[in-house]
Amino acid sequence: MKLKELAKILDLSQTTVSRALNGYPEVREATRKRVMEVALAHNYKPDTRAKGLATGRSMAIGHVIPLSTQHEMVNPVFADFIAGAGEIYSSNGYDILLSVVADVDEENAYRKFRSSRSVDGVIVHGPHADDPRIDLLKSLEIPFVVHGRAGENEDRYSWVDVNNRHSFLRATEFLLDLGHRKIALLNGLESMDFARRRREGYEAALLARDIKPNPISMVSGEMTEEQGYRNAKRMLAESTPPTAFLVSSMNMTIGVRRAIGEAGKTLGRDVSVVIHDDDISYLKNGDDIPIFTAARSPVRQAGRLCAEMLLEIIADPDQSSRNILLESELMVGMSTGPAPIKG
Amino acid sequence: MKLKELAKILDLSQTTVSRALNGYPEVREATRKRVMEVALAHNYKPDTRAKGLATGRSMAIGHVIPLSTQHEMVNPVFADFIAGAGEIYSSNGYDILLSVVADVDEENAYRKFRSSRSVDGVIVHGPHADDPRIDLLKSLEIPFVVHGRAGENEDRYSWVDVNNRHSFLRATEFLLDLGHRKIALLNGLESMDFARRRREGYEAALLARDIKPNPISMVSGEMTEEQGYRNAKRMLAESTPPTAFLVSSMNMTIGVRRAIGEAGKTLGRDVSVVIHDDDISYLKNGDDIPIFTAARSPVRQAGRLCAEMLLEIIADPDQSSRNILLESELMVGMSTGPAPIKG
DNA sequence: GTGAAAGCGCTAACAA
DNA sequence: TTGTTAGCGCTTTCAC
Repeated sequence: MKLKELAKILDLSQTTVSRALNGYPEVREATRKRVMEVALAHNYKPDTRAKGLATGRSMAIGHVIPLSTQHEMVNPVFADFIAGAGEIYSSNGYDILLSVVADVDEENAYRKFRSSRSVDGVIVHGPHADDPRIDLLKSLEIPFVVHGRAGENEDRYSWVDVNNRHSFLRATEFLLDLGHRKIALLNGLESMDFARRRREGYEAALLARDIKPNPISMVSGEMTEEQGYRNAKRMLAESTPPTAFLVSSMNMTIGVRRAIGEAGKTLGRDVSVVIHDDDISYLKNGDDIPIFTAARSPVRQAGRLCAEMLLEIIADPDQSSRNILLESELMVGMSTGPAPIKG
Repeated sequence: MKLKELAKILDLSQTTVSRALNGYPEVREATRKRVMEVALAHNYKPDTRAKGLATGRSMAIGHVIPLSTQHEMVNPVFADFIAGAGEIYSSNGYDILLSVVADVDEENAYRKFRSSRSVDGVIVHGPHADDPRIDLLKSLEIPFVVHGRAGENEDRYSWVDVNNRHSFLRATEFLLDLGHRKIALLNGLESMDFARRRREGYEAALLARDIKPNPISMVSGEMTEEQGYRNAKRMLAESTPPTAFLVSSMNMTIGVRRAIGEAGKTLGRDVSVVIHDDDISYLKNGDDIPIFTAARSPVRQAGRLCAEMLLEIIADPDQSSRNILLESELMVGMSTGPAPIKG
């Protein structure tokens, strides 16, 4: 069913039908009602391409997924972010255009978005310090919002971020309050903005209690199960092993728990693990069972907020940059039963 | 830069430039070379919408992500699948059009794909037995490939699936060979095709050794950490608790490991866990450390194969349905050290 | 309040 | 081998 046919059925011009469907005011209400009904009855949907060509808008938001040639790992928060953003997009008639590219080609993907006019805006994922994509997108004049921040120049662009520094500060304080003195940090790659902020929060909490951060207890790397396992195993084999782990991702935590399990017998006592990851959150319920509550996921919420912000920017590109800093929950998981060590 | 401008610069007609760029044979090589160079120099990329409108193809593949109103969980294999499929798409000039919808609206999403002509084909994720989407897509005449299978009518459509039955049969045999006699199965929802096949494999392996599957040791439900934790905890509290767990997803495994850890002291011995999930694979290296090798992920490979198959179907819609059955690796992870129980 | 016609940027008959 | 011309399905001036 195309507009022309619909117009013929209604014995109206294409123009009037189009106007009726798109909510233009100059259409008589009776006409509009009739048009709407017939359109619905025939399940008429305008051709996206034709509409885009005529309006200059594509009603799609671009997301670039860079596949690292190094480690072949997909950003684990991506699925949840998309779920949140997708809610907002779809209720506003937008689709998501995904471009999967080798990380070295990422800039090219944005250029292509621009020259092929296939998206109305983009979301930038996983920013590094001084991420070059920001200047690129500005020069291409593509509306964009960053999920996270890219270093200290925070006023130059719009972003939505979690307060990683504060979260890790609180998580570290939590463990300190339980009596832990040797707390290991298993962090993501420090080239990523969020990882640096997390470390700063961790260090600040230790320093506030006159504990000097120990490089041996701090690791920055790929957030995989393997890294979690290897590093936790190594740390637990030290002469004075950590009594608690602060871990930056769920994947790593799986490995950490394995290492703790294996070391459990020789260790002769329990070890605390605090996961601090954006993509899940725990809540204690009455049964003292941690519950996986994806609904409360900060990442999904970040996705929603990014999407809302981007659509507003697209509607009014001249507004100044905006930003949102989210506080995330503290997520606590014990490895082998409640294992706080007092004093 | 648009075709018209490019043609003017080159002092050629739009047609010739278009033909040169699209590899039509009737263009003189010298001309083509000249066109290519100038196009590159001006970073010319055709407008996707205009091209689509003229050719009738959108150069995009649709993926629908249903967000369950019930449990708000994103299909965990989705990210990896997209990574694999995306490789194929992008090297063939295709993009991914993502539509995030409430699960009850999923059929509508396909109808919209059709009537708005925004995709050239779709991939169906997470099929149920007798999934209604298959008949819908057939009636809409949208080319599609199913990731997984939808019950027994396997010749009616094209699919790529992992041999879930055989995988779980092997995994169960593996545990039986180690001497385990009480093996718990923590499975996904049985409305999902893959979960049913997995259970069948598990049961077949037990029955082959004259062990009657015990309903108390079998659970089918959401594949979340919470479910893994709850069910493992319950089972471990039984009078004769399982000595091994066969778990259907990574998320659940995290919960299972927690439960085993907590029960460890009272249990007084180790428990084996075998994860069998498509989205990860373990390989033992020299150090006897399981390695997370996303590169070898069956899901990513399935994504590639689905994409290849779909592009071939789009190119030649009249071919009969094809299918691929993948064998997946056996993935073994021990919970608290190597814990096989002999005899 | 409605319609005719031009045009968005491209491709593909048909001509030359 | 190249060019002319007519669409693809929609929106949007401009005229009525």
